This record gives sequence, structure tokens and C-alpha cells, in this order.
Amino acid sequence: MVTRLRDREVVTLTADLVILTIREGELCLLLVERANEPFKSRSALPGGFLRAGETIEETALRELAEETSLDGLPLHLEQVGLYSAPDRDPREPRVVTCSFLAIAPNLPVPVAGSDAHAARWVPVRDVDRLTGGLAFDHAAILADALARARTKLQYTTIATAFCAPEFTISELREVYEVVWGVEVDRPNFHRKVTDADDFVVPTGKKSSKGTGRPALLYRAGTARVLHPPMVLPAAPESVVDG
Amino acid sequence: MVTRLRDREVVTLTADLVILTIREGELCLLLVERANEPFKSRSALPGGFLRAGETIEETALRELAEETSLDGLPLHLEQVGLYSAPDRDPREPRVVTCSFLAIAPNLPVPVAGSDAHAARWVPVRDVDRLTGGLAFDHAAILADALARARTKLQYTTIATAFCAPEFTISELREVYEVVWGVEVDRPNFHRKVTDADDFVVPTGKKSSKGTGRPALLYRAGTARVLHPPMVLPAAPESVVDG
DNA sequence: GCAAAAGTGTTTTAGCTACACCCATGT
DNA sequence: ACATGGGTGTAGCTAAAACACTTTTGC
Repeated sequence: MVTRLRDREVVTLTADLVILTIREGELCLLLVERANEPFKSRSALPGGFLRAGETIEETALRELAEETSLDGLPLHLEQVGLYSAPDRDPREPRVVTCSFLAIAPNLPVPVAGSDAHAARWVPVRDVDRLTGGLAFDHAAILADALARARTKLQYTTIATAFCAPEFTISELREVYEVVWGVEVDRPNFHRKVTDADDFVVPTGKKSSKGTGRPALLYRAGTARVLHPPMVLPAAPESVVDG
Repeated sequence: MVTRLRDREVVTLTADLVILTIREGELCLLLVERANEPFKSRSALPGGFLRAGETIEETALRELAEETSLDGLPLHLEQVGLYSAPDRDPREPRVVTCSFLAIAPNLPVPVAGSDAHAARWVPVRDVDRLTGGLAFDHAAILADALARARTKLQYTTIATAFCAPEFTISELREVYEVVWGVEVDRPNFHRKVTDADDFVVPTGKKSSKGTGRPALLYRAGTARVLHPPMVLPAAPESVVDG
């Protein structure tokens, strides 16, 4: 069968971002309020349209820069999946979106919303209670990105992307506890992280925050895979795209 | 900034498939010969255009059905990534592709090529030697899909997707050895697989193929994640999209 | 000194590795 | 009988879990 032109549907492509960070011990997500129809004034993931000459990754990075004040920070950005249900967006031409998982350190400024729409950090566990829920299929996109983040904490070093350039082992442990929602044994975590090959490297400096013994400061190492992996107690049914 | 229509580029979407199977102890890949420009008569991944009303998964399944004779078989199909470099395809409108990893049991018929183009199984390690290499960015797409398959063998039960509905433990072990390119200790593998929770379930039947003691036959269990994971000896730098 | 947080040691247990060994079938 | 592949047992090692303990700071 020869492919005929009428078999192809032209679409517009968007990049939608699940931008995660940790604020005050809570896993938070950046949401915007939609300024236009469809789903006007509903909460949605930040995102935008692919422009001529750019890759979808460049679209995602551009939107990320517009929504947050991160510039050259040690950011993690990865594709999660393509969402293409024909009825996911009523606009014409059809809108298909590529979702991205972005992980950011806690930003001092809540959000520098340069656009008209209000951008804000929302605790992930409060998302269900948003009036009307998320726009489009963004609830499903969020769930998949969260699952990806949770599994990737196990086998990769992305946990450091939640931290400032210099961080303590306890801050890194908090990442696991907050994202997984479980307690992690402090002494064993310390050993495991410092023993792992190039996960974290000591800076020599100390933290000196508040009471208690000052913690040593570390920065992220060059390792991308975590060997051996960090395993969470109960088996997580959280392997995405499978 | 308000999004203007001229900022959006319309694109056509394709699904490209990395269909893997094991034939005669070799990891093989389904390739087609392109019938049209661009890259006419070059080897390429099978794929096709998104049609109106279908999801990209349906596009992939439709192409898979056209290229192979699998019908309701226990097939594994998952998205790997979106490839959107502006110069990856010279056609207009711009062509962006979503790649899929498909894992199939060894099919008795090599390929039922219903289309004009010749489809054939090619050992993965021979792909580099193809005259001219693969069309488009398919070499990169293949590399990413292979990395995904190799890592997913560790933490998931997708290895059973390479096997017929009923299989022996040795056949399952061959999957790991062929995909990873390493030897796996037979006795330990047997224990690990049969001990894992619902990875494989015995059927009670025996194989009786050739000489030697007949092996018990198993079928795939319902577990999707493998706990504890199967680890390959040396750390693989093979975590994709990270 | 006391509370609080960081970091180290120790015991127990689970899982993996590397084999040796036995079992069931074809020739 | 013996070759061939399937399956089990076992000793030694490695790593993880649980928890006691020491160290360094602020008050």
C-alpha cells in the first residue's frame, strides 16, 4: 500500500512540563492558570508550541526559562511521553503534546511569572483538590511523570537535581523521603550515598545551619547511574511506559 | 507574551518501530527497504504516518500488524522518545517521529511483507555494516531503543515478550544472554527466576526437545516489575533519556 | 550540661557467586 | 553406557537493615 497524503494528519506539537521541586518538606509542582480557551482559568501544566527551526527539547527549555528564573542551574530535563488521543484538545489543527519531567532546586523567588497568567507552586498531594482538576489530560501526564521520577530516583543520580549546588547528605535524604513518601534510615543512607561511585563529592565546607552538629557539604558527582541502586522497601508498581 | 499563530509550526507525525526478536541465538531487528524518496532503497525502521482519529500507539500497532504476522500474541510495545530535529527529514511539512520499542517472539514465518518494500530480519550487530547505514536518524533511534531494552530487562519482566507463550527457563535465559551479550550462570538464573514473585508460572508440561532432560514449561506471570532486579555484572552506561 | 543533628560501628540477615552434584532423556 | 541438557545443594562472600553509639554544634 502506498502512503497517500490524505492518510496523514497535520498536527501542532506542544511541550508540557512537569516541573518538580521541594519546598518546605513538600513535593511541589509548577502550575499556571490558563489565560485562554479551552479550559480558560483552569490550572494546567506550563507548556508551549513548537516553533519552526527548534526541537521539542528547545521548546521545553524555552518555556522553562519563561516560567522559572533558573538559568544555568544544574537542571534535569527529560522526555516522558507523547500524548496523542484525538480528543485530548478540541483545537484545530489537532494538538499533540510531548511531556517533560523537569527537576529544579528550591528557588528563592516563588515564581517570576513574566507572562500574564499566574504561575505558582502547588504541593503535589493537593493537586486532586484543585477546583475542576487539571486541564486537558494533564492529570495523566502528571501521574506518568511522577512515576518516572520515583523510579529514576532508584537507579540514577537525579535526586541531586532537587538540591542546590552545594548540599548536605540530610538534604539529599529529604529528597528521597519527600518524593517517595517513606522514611529512609539516616545512618544507612549516609553510608550508601558516600560509598557510591561519584554520586556526591565532598567540598570540604560545612553547613552550620541552626542547632546540632554541622553537616559536611557535598556537590553532585558526575555519575548518572546509581550503582548499586537505592531501593525502596515495598515494591513500587511504578515502572512507567510498560 | 501571547502565543501567536505564526509561532506554531504544523508538523506531520510518524511512528517508527524498533521491533526486536531473537533468531538463532542472535538479537534481530526488522528493517524495511525504502520504496520512495527520501533515502530511497536505503534500509530504515518500519513506520508510518499518524492518521486522523488515531493515537500514535494505534499508528504503531497498525504498522506492526502490517509488517509482521503477530496478531494477539503477548507483545510488548512502548514509546521510547520523540525525535524532532528540524533537519531530520527533508520533507514538507516537517516530519517528527515517535519511536517505539516492540519485542516479539521468534516468528515462524520470517516476514509477511504485504507492502511492496522488502522487510527482513537483520542481526543487530550487522546493522553498522549495512551499505549507507540507516535512513534518517534511525541509527540514533535504534541505539536509544536498544539501551531501553537492555535496562528494562533488569527491572521488568519484558524478557518474556521475547518468548513464545510457553517457554523453558533456558529459553528465557538465552534472552538475557543475547540481549546483554554476556553469559549468565544457569543454576543461579533458574533459582532467581522461579523464586521471583509471579515472573514465570509453571504449566506442568515438559518440553522434550532433542537430547537431554526435558525442561519444564512456563508461561509469563502477571508481574511487570522484577523484584529483586536482574543485575548485569558490569555497570551498564545504558540509562536512556537521562 | 543538655538537646539536636551528623556521622560511625556492630550485629544480624538476606541475597548473590561459584561451583559440585544429581536427574531425566536420546542414542 | 554415556553424552547432553535440566535442576538442586551448598559454602563463602557481599551488602543491606536495624539499632546502639560517638561527635560536634547551639543554648
